[in-house]
Amino acid sequence: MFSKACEYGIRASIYIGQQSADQGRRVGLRDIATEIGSPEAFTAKVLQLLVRAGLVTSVKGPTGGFELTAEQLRTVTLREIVVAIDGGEMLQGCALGLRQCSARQPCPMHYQFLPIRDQLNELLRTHTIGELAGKVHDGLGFLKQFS
Amino acid sequence: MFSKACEYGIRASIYIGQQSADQGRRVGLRDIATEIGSPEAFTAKVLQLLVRAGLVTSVKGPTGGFELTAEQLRTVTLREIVVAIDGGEMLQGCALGLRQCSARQPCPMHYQFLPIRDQLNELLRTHTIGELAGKVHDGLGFLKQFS
DNA sequence: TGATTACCGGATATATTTGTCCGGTATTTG
DNA sequence: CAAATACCGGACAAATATATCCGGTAATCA
Ligand code: FES
Ligand code: FES
Repeated sequence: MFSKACEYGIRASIYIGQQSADQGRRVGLRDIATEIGSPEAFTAKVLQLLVRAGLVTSVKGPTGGFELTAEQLRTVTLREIVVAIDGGEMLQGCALGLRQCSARQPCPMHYQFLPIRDQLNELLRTHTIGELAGKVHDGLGFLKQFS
Repeated sequence: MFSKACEYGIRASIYIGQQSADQGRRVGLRDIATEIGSPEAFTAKVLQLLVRAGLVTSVKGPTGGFELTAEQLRTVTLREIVVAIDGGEMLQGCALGLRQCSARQPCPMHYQFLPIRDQLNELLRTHTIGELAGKVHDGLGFLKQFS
């Protein structure tokens, strides 16, 4: 569904958000990678994308790390994360790969596929990182499996 | 959403199905690639997968080519095509990439994501190649854009 | 039977995604 | 200021997806 980069980006953002909301605490790269079960260096690349897009805040030096401001917790949506990493392709593209998804020359799946794609867009648009972080905080959601 | 291989596979199957239903006519690789706008050799690889999976029929030699039998037209679903090419990953996997999508240790998106994934599964499961080929035949769907 | 046709299958090439390494820079602390 | 910390950024490496090439094989037809 999403790329690995995007999966890591979302999980990392939620973890950072949870720690920021919970303790007002910054978290370092090593901590993040451990807690979400992702490769450290690759996760760094993804986070740099999000920082440059203004979706996550980073601070250098001792006591530094990543955090989400109160405003970021409240306003940053899943959609913004996905677009920053994977681009808008999957959120607008044709299911069968036609260059342009449109009712002008629709593929045979177009009218069946559209409502599903729209629901996915809606899902991403209406869920903030802060909201998802809350679920993790309440033990209703996990960012890693232990088994 | 789907891989390129899968997109080509679906479009090719529908085109083959349309020609089989319409004219009882076999179609060659070159014809297929031209009509759906895909790279010829790569499309061949994908079709070989589908033939081996029994979803498409091929005949060698002069007057040979690819076709869909009446039974294949009636029974082969999009889901079978997708599974044969991309595997079941996307149809069962976790949106955030957790190793196992399950209510035991769900990711924070699990309960919102599940109904959408289920609808996608249902869409693929309930549409046959013959049905989609009919739309193309009736000019209600296209497998390539001319612009 | 010989020649032609067209799918088959393996090897190879290219592009993209995923993952790693390492020195640079900004920041804190003593 | 000096040393330690931790993100930044570019180069590099590996894995996978996409795409091509070419000889082999089966089938048709004259
Ligand atoms: S044209 Fe294919 S999904 Fe819209
Ligand atoms: S656990 Fe993530 S979608 Fe089910």
